[in-house]
Amino acid sequence: MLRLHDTMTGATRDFEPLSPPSAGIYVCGPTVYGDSHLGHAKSYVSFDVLVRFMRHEGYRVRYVQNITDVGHLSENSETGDDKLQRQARLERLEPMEIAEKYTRSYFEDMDRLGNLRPDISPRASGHIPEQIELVRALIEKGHAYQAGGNVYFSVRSFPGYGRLSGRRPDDLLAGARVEVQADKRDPLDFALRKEADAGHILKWRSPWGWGFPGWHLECSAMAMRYLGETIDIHGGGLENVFPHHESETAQSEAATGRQFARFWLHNNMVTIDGQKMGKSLGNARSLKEMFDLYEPMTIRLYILRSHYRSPLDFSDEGLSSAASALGRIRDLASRLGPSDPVSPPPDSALQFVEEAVTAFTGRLSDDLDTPGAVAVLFDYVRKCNQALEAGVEPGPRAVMSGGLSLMACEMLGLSARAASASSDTEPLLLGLLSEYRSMLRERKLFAEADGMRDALAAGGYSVKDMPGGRSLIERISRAL
RNA sequence: GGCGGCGUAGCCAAGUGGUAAGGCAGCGGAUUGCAAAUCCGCCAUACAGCGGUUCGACCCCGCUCGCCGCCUCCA
Repeated sequence: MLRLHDTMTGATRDFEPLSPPSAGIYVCGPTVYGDSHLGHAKSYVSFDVLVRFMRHEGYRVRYVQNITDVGHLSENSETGDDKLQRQARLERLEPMEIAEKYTRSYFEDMDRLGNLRPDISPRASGHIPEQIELVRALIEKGHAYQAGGNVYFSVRSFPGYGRLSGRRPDDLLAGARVEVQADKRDPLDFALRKEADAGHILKWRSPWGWGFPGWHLECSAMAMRYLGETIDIHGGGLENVFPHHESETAQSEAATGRQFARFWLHNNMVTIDGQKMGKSLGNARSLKEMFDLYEPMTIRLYILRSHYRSPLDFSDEGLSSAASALGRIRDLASRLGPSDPVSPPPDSALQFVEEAVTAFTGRLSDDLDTPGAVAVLFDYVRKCNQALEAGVEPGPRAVMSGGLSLMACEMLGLSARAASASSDTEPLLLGLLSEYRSMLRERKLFAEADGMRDALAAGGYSVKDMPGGRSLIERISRAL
């Protein structure tokens, strides 16, 4: 039984979808006005493993992750700086070109990290009618009001406001740093849609004039459009609990009268060398930068070695450690060779394969304890190596390989293979070099063989002499 | 000021009311022409500190200290 920590109740509870075996997941996607960074990686890798695991457990998952391509104003901004529009000015492109460019960049990075594509990646700009409809419904029910061209959600009209983030509306005023918009009836009210001024490019026609939707609205509209009024799991970053998710759930439930999300999952933040990573702090590391230093799978494993609800600090030491650990998995994969599905005969010496898988899924069931699961995986790696040392037949070896593939590849999403060849002819050339080295060693021309190994190492290739006289030459991708 | 989280070996990081998974690094050994990989052994009387509950707590409660997040756009 999968158990998940729900922010709304603060408890870790058994997960039960509204209508099993279907399960709907909505995860807040990126605002596409820049390259993705480490924070995106942590968040989306975590939810990717959740989706993979749920599918393995037999759920029919529909994974929806929005693309925010509507440049929301910050709520009370006087400057009218729309993130997309500002970036468009900088790059001398149309705002929609910016959105397209960084949407592609985002998917490219996520693909490299091994994340499965969401089943639906709805664009906010493509769901303006749904958002307008939601605003209209909220006005009708008395939860929203028009003020000129703006429409605000009336926080006091919804008694549940504050439950998700554990805040009381009365407390919010005390420490609030926000300036109060003059046309709000209550300082706590938030915008459902805003009137666009003349300079605003991204705007749409609505019953209240030309404007654009409020920040929280798109998620409500798209989540309900594709997953129904009650969704099973809503995920996102911890920093979005308030005000984004608080407002999102309030406006959704106010509109439908139903529970919006059965489980709220929030992943913790990324720090770099102990410091908060933030765009405003200037220490945000883009994934494209990181991929030059560490291969994507190293970053993926590093992320999975910590829990999604714990903060994750990126450091060179940690990433190097993950690179070594990944190598251990890969070395085993190449020792084991092709795989068969996991089904060792009972009472066989391969009992440990199923035991490992059981322990592994047990860890993931416990609120996605990926560090625990990774620990099980490495226990398994050692056991496989022990078996290999003792000598195993191809059949059992394929079963062990199947176990590795199930845990490491299918569920954790780590691709077992090293970096792909840099050219079509590389494998051929490496094969020839390997034969050549074997021949040199056979003739005891060690100086020549070692010189060859040194030269290859300098060029970024590892040479391992396998039992039986063969040599394995592989390209190493690692830190510069 | 309000709300929340965290503090486990050199580094990273799980975990259970009954005496500490795993990874990396390190050390010793096996194997190897030498390596690499792999295997074996070693590596926290200790889980921030101080009290309390308990037969017994790292895990429950209280306090203290330290770090961090949110309350403003951010995964």
